[in-house]
Amino acid sequence: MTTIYDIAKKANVSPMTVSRVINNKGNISEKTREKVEAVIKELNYIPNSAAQSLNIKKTKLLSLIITDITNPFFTKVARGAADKANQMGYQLILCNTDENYEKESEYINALISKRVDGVIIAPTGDQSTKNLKKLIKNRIPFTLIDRQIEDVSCDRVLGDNYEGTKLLLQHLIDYGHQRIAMVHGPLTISTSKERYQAYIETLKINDLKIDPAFLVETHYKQEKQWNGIAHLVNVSPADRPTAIFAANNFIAIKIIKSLREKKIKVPEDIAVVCFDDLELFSDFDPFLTVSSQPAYDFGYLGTQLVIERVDEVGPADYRTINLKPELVIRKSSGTPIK
Amino acid sequence: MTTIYDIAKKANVSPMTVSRVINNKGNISEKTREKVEAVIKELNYIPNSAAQSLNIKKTKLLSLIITDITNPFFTKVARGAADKANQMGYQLILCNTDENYEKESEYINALISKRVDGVIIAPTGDQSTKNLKKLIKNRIPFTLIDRQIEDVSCDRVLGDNYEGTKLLLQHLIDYGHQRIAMVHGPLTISTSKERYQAYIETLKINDLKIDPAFLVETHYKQEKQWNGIAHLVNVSPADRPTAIFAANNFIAIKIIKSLREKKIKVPEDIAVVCFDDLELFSDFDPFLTVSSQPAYDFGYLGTQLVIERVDEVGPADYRTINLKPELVIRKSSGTPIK
DNA sequence: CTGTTAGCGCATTCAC
DNA sequence: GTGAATGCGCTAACAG
Repeated sequence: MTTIYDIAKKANVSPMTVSRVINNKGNISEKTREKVEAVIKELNYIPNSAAQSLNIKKTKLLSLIITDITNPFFTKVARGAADKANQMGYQLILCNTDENYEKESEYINALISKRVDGVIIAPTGDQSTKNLKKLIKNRIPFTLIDRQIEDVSCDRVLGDNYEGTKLLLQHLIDYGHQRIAMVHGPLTISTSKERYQAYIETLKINDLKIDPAFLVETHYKQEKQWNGIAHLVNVSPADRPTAIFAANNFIAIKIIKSLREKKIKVPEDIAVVCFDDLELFSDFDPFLTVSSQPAYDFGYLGTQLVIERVDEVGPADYRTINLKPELVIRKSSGTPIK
Repeated sequence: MTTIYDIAKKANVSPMTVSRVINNKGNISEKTREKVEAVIKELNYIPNSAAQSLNIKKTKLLSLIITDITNPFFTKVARGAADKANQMGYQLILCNTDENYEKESEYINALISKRVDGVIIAPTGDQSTKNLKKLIKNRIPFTLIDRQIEDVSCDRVLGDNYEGTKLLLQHLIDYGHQRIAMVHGPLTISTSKERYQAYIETLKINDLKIDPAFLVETHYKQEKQWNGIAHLVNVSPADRPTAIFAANNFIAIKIIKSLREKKIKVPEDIAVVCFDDLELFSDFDPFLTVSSQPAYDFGYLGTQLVIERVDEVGPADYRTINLKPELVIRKSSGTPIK
């Protein structure tokens, strides 16, 4: 491996001079700069960033911690983060936690060891506070995206789960639905919790009764077999909900599959709506009615905010950016009842 | 930041001893090990991997270079790579090239500077040879995935584009289609080229005439507006193809959108088939007839192969793993004609 | 404008 | 079983 010493020797200068031209620092005569640059090109020299990092204490490494890149929402988040990172000269380490706190902890340790400059994280849940504190202790700035964790000093890019839920439910109610079930994720995740609370609230405001049997909990993961809504539909049609609100797109898919297997038609027999779009899909078959979030921006802005912290150019006070959801009405919510 | 010196001082041992317990190397008495470990835990010490890398010349960093994580095929590839990397104790740097050679080159330079231990790459095209040579010169092992580049010393995980194409076309021909158009990507990309050649061959074998007007070239990227098949459909129905073979899933989506806008029904008016599945989608609406590839395995196996090179446990000869496509017949190819 | 000295945090190679 | 010296490749702080 060639080093600045090799370059220095061949260019008849000191290693320091080489370092200076590499980093464009200090004053160097045009002549020596050209000479050094020629040798660098000739020897295909590329600086060892481990050695650089050891000195300057910056790695130009960022990490994106999400639960699953395979979830279309996070796929877009990742694209946004990767774009901003690239644009700013950073490399992005991808971490999938699978909603698993232990995995998240392992990643956090590895990232601290790597001395990444910053982290963009959608935490696995409320327990993550511990991991975030660890980042703070190690002076690694991070921005929280999508999922809220209270009482942590950091920037945030969050959605509006109340608004998104209300939009969806009000739409169903306006269509005449009175029996609306909800399938939500674990209440240790802020998005689940907020959507859950918004559901309760919206139903109350509309004087609809809240039936505990219509609230089913599942998780935010993909799986082949799922029978979460069995008790919702294995009853006489009159006792079934007329609409189901899925707390995210994965859940919606599971629900629609379940319904199809039981020969229940969407939206004719039961309407289905959900949080987060499946853009690629909706693009060629506008089917699902959703509260769509600007997923790309979560990643892009989240990354921008950390980089500002890394560069210490951000404002003293931590910021929270709120990204608005948009109601997209398509086929799955059917038509007004009666 | 705490270092081995801090640990050493507090534990009353030499820095070297600390290093030894961290790396589980050499002989250490149980007593001192415990003592050191206690201090490490107490001070929340985590080794600086930049310093480690500088010595051992390994970074435990891998990189996945793909064209676009947003393409469902690559999303799965990324998941496979991330899983294997995590499982083996590596971190994964994600790079999106957007089919752009310059971007790819920049990434390659950055990764060499970072001294990543290995790279898993789906190259942008034939020009990428230069970038791959650069990796070789820097002794960074890599495995080529999905896209073939000739005459480069490396492991490969490739699909079978001939087989996948034939499966799809034979299926259409068996259904009675004689006028089959193909929309393919740039012929500088091996997958495009192979699918293109397989198209020509399969048509010939079946004594079907090859109409140049039925061969349209586009690229492998997403876009909002696209009018690539205008000349295919803006003619009298009798002159139109009865089926279209899309060289990948992005293209298929663009085609189906185009057709829908022109009120042409799939598959009633024109059948559409493509390479690569859209699993999430197909899962709840089995619509597209495809040649499905085990995307996850491209990433998983690709990563496994590089790690074997990094660890120098692979066989002397470079390997090529061929992953078989599977024909999945769904609605978009319609029913037998007449 | 350029070179010298020192040290980043750790592991390797020898001693003991 | 443990420690001391040395260097990985580079840059910061100085000197000239």
